[in-house]
Amino acid sequence: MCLQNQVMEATTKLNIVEIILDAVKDGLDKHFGVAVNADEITWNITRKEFEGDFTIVTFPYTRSAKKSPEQIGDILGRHLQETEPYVKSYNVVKGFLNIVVADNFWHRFLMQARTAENYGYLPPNGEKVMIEFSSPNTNKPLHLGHIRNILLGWSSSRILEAAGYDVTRVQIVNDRGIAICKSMLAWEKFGKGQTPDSTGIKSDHFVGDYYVLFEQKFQEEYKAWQQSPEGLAHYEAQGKTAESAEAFFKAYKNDYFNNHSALGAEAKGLLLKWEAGDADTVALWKKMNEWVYEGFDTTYEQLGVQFDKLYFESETYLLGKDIIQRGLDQGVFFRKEDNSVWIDLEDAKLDQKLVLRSDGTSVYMTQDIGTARLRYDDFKVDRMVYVVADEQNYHFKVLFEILKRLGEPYAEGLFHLSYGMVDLPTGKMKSREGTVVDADDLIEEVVGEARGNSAERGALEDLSKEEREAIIRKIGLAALKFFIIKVHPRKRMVFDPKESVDMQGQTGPYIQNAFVRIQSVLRKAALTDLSLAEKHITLEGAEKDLISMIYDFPAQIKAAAGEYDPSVIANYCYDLAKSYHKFYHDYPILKAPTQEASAFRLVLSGMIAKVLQTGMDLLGIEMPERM
RNA sequence: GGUUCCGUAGCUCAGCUGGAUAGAGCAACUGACUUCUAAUCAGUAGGUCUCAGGUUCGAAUCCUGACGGAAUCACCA
Repeated sequence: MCLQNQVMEATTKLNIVEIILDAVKDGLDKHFGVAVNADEITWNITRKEFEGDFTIVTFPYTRSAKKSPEQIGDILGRHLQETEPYVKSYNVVKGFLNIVVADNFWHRFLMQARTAENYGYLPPNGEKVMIEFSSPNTNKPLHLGHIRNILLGWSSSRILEAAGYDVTRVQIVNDRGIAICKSMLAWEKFGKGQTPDSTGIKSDHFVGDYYVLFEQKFQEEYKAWQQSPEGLAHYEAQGKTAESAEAFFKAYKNDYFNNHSALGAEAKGLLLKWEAGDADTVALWKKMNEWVYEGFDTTYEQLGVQFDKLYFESETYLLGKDIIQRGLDQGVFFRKEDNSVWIDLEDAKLDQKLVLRSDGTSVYMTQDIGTARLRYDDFKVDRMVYVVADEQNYHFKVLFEILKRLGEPYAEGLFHLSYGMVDLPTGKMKSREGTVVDADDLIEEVVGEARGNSAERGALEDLSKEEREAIIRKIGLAALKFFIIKVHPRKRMVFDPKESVDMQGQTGPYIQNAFVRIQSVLRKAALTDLSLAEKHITLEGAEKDLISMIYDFPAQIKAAAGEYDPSVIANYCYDLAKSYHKFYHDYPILKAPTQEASAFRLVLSGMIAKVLQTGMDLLGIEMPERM
């Protein structure tokens, strides 16, 4: 309660934008007889090259007010100055009304904001949201693509919390199916009883190695078959028309796996045995999945993410059939002659979509419908966010439309946080070509780079090895995470490993460095009487600009949450750090002209550090005290 | 082919509810550490915002079309 009050104090009571917009609204009405809502008024934070804090655009009112933009600006400006004590002055440039807010407003705002706990956080809004992310297959370790997913999911979840939502983090673990059966089969055939412990290999990589081994053996088998009379006969019969043999056999791979391959038959046999609940198969499946989870847990811990609940596909893959039946009864779905069940979404510019096969078994969509319902039953959430790559855009459009037509209570709160694939400078990642960047390797690489840089700088030499390593880890991970999160989710991004370990310029460590500089100054100023800050009334432009940026923080959180876009926060933190670095360079803090100014700058710096820490925390990035 | 998304400096990206002279970082060059952590700061150079129309007082931003790239359009998951 106390917390909430403080948040309200800081974010609502001193709302200068609201004050200004209300006054502009009054002015328009009083002087021009123009009626507008305060929230339709176009305003901006004044650009650096002009004097002022906020800018009102007057062009939209020229017609109804029958005055020139300059005249409108002038009259409105005077109105504001006369009626609002916090408006100190104004100037009009080409129809842009630049408003200068009085220093005492900024001063008062800062003094109030610094006492708020979790400044920037919005009050609880009573809504529950579930966010699904990561959701890997259990046959191989996590890679760079998962990292983007995990970072987006985690940071979005933190931002939603900051925006007042009650957040539940989940993932659906794809723990069943043919993929894990391949790993199982390869281990059974070629593993000689080895284990992660006996080999010293990280356990998810251990399982992944057998998946790769399966693919190798399968390819060998396939190659041999292609040369065999049977394979050649198939090419003659089906493929020879236009394609080269190479193209034919590439396209024919799945067919071969399903209809001719001995290894394929064995893997499929395992899947059938698993589905039948065969005790040995299930035991093996459990053992290998446990290995994978153990490895995943380590990676998640490295990345600093947690989940509230895991859903396992092995427990959900049969769900949804009852809902399909209900939908049939409601007339949402229809049954074809062959007994398959469909939905017609053509009036929503989507196609017809199968939701139950003719043999009555379910498809991916069926399972997703059932899982959504299960989650709602579990948590009664108002919203569900799915962090899934953009290759599944169509799938989610269809899923959401179906859920809407079924009248599911959460259907209006569904959101697909779609993100673009991660490319390498050399092109797409391809597992077949071995260009997939492994998550654990990548983390080690950035941390290693941070270690090298740190050793060169030598600023941490008086610390114990453990303390030093903890800091280095924070720096390396900040570089990696920020590099990925700063890009808008929707966009495909190019991941250059060389740039991802950069620690200068627009990077995570650059922001950490701003924080570290502040901590250092604060340590040296431990004895300063900060209450003197109250008396530092006249502000430097740079000081005011920094306060203005602090002021903007809650709006940034709101925007990031509203758009499910963590890059908003990343870019905000960078801008704030950049402004602070410049301030730090240009103005002495400990040796400011007066004690009051010094105290004020310490308070200001402390508040900047707090906002940077809060903002970066929303991205899952930790701040070191030193670096 | 249909649908959706992307196209901004050599490279990686901001800006997109329409607003002032389109911004950062990297790379290149120049300068600033006896002074609060130089993982910093300042400066130089770098642009037909893919192209063509349209709407508007005003378009990188909205609309239409073209071009280039990506994804998707399975009784696969």
